[in-house]
Amino acid sequence: MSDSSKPRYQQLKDLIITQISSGELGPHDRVPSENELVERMSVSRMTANRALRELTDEGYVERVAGRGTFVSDFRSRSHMLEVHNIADEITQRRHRHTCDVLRNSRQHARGEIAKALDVEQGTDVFHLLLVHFENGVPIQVEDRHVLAEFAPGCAGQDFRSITPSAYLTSIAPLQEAEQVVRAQLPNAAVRRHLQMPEDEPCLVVMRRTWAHGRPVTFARLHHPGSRYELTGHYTPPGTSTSASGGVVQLEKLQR
Amino acid sequence: MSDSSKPRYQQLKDLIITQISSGELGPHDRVPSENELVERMSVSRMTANRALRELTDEGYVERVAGRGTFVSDFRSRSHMLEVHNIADEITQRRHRHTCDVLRNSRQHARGEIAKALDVEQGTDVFHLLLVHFENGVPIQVEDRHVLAEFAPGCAGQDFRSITPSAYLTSIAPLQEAEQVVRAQLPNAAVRRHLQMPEDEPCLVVMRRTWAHGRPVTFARLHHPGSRYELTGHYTPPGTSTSASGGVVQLEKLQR
DNA sequence: ATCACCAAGTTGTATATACAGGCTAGTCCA
DNA sequence: TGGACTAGCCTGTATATACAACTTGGTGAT
Repeated sequence: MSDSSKPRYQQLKDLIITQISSGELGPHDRVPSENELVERMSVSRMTANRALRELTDEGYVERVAGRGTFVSDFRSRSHMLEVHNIADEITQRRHRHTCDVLRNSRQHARGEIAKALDVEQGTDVFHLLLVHFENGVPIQVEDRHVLAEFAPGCAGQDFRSITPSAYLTSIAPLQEAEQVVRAQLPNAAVRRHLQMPEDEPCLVVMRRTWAHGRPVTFARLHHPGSRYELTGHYTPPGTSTSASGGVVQLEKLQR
Repeated sequence: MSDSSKPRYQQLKDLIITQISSGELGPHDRVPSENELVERMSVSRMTANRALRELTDEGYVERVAGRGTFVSDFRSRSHMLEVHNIADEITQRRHRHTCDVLRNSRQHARGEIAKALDVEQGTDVFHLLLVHFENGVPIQVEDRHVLAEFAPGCAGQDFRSITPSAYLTSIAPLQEAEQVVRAQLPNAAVRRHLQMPEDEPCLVVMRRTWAHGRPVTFARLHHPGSRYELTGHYTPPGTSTSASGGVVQLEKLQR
């Protein structure tokens, strides 16, 4: 971790990031001050300052002149930013998440699915169908296909306690995802699962996720239009917080 | 602009950003070196270094040790990323953009609008109603309110040639935007403007935009669900390009 | 008890200095 | 002519130092 080929300020950053992500330092905990880092890590104050300042820009910590540096709780939000795990979003709202598993079967990919996963027709995949509830109200139908080769353990997995997305990220880190958002009327089955009135549209998110350099799962997520919305925040390139071009962050998903 | 209350490094940044956005410095142009800034601006090299380094982090410039600092051409892409100007998106697809202006009137803000713009009930606003066409097919109904104080020239503006969003960004740069995406059935008027069948839902984007530190415009954008979708791309925090947490970029809007 | 004040610690900024390493153009030598 | 080398500029990093502004907690006077 503390690669001596890296610059000193980066080593300091890595050290603190490690402590934060390991939970050793939790939100609102105090981070060593610049002067403490000077003494304990044998660096100059400017180097400690740069490390802490960049951690601030990147949202890891917040600094208050006169008081100190504290672990930001934005990181957890940032994890929640993960559009991937609806269970986390719900529990973070202090609501109750439950889930029905309607299907968990091994199949041969064909048509649209094979194309989305970029594999031959007939390749082994798992087909998952789940309904997610927030405080007992159905909020998402998750219709997901996963490459069997990538996640052979799917068959024996109880997806009521660990959502598919959590399970998949535990196998390999997410590399990249591509998603499409649409407004669509649901078919009868989805409408029944979401307990929606006849003429209510769905907000549909289709997401394709990469790991090991190739697409490994394709999910179609239906949400009831009257109970769900996507909210985002746009920051132009130049502004204070670090930026990677004009960007819309999907922050929370609720209603 | 060069507010002397701002820190010196920020003044340097502002100076260079101004030159870039005014076109005085174009992509691949050379930016003054640290030593040139030291001499011409009477700052220490570390201050010049910080200014240029932060501009690098923010994507304005690229630096090559031994050669110099050069304006990045990522800015142009970043402008395309702008989710704001549907005319640009359409022409970028080499399609034909046209536009009907159904309304351009001065009103008193009330209810939801006053609340969204964070002003007193009765404050003067312009109410714009436009329909945008792609190759003659209606693709967006733009229902927008603008603070009259911010854009007094709205009344005389011909929004067929310059879209409201282009006009507004010409008045003052966009600072921040907040948006919500929903799936909703349109009312009769919107359905007629978009020439949609009876039971087709809309993808609705509601966007509030800040300039000079306060919200100046609120737009409700209706798109026909069968002809429009949002696509995005997700890159996890750790990967190559600078990162500000998990982020979904809204790239293009089409279908 | 309350208020005013001050000292210590913290961040924020700015400067001067130093050395390492990358890149380029020009020079010098064969 | 061609190739090796070097001087000079550039960025990247690191240190020591300094002053300003903010926050907190304690001290002392009222």
